[in-house]
Amino acid sequence: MRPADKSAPQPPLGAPGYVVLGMVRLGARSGYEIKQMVELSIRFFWTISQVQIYPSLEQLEAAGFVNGRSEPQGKRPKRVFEITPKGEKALRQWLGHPDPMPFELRDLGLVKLFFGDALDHSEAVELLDAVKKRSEDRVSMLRAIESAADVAGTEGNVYPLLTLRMGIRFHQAMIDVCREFEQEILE
Amino acid sequence: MRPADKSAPQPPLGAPGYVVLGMVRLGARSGYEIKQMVELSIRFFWTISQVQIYPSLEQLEAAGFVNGRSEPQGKRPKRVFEITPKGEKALRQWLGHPDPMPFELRDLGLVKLFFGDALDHSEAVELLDAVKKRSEDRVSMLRAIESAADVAGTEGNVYPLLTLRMGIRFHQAMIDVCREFEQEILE
DNA sequence: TTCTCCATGTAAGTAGTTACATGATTGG
DNA sequence: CCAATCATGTAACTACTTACATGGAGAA
Repeated sequence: MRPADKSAPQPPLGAPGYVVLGMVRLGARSGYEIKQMVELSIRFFWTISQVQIYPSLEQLEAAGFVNGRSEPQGKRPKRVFEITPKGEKALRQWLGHPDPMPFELRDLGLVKLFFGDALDHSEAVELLDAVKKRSEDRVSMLRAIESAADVAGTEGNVYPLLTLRMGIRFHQAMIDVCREFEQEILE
Repeated sequence: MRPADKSAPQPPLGAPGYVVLGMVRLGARSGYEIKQMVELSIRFFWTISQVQIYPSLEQLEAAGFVNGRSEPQGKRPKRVFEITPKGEKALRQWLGHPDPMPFELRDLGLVKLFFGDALDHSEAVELLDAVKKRSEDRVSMLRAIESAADVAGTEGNVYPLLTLRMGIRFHQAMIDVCREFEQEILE
């Protein structure tokens, strides 16, 4: 019979945990702020629901990767966190580890396009336009964020800019392919 | 007390159901063939596990969207399906409906890149390379499929080619951005 | 005869979501 | 005082996955 000591089998931190850790490192202090920062920065390629954040924070604290303290605003409860050196190290290790980085795209728009031959010409073009427009909207939205300069409100961080650019180019590519195809089928 | 008549509250067909329906339309006859066709065609932006396919087929049959019959190979059981006119219509309707087409990307590679500033220079570049390489692999894989010509083994369908091209351009864009960024940080 | 492919199915589990609940603070 | 925002939490559910089970057919 094993004693339930304090270094008990901590479930290994999953991806959501590291995402939360990374956001704390970038200056998001509370669960609420983390959620906001995710929405403003990585939501293009990663989402996290409010519900997952708080347990992750607890787990991170138990592992010693973040320090938390209560900082109630009047009677409203609030816990604020900061990353520890141990946490920094764990984050770097995770980032450095070449474990599989699955690229998962799940897009009904492309699925519908794939089946586009089932439609007659005009309807198919409408569908194509819808997909194109969606990307156009995304591009302008991302460009707006880009203009808003300091992406995550953090100084000295250049990589967020990289991923932002990817989002833009990404959807720009989709727009381009749509346009080209539209040209082609106009014969 | 409602009688359980044959037009009983059929659960509305979800996305997986329509994907299966579309694949049947393109000539995939059995559950097994559907799975294969998905892997060869849309797996870049949609996945479906074997487990979901068979129930979907039953649902489609109950709705009258496909006709199924048993066609055992020797003693090995096998059900083959073909789409009905009603099914064709339902598919077209779904394709035409401008219901939301969520574009969901879930990519740990980009997440890690986003946090890249936590790493020191050389490690960050390694990460960047890893992401780049991943896309390069994808591109060459997709180009191979492209060469293999008739994408889904179907004649007269041009849209599968469109989505294939998207995949290529898509990852090409990622490669480009990686390269550009690598240049930039070499100062 | 052994391996790979064809073909379907069941059972259990995980990851994630939505919906709901609560209430305090801030700004107009 | 009313709305929007800040802040956390709980409970129930859905979608999807992995692992396992079975076995015939065809090829080497």
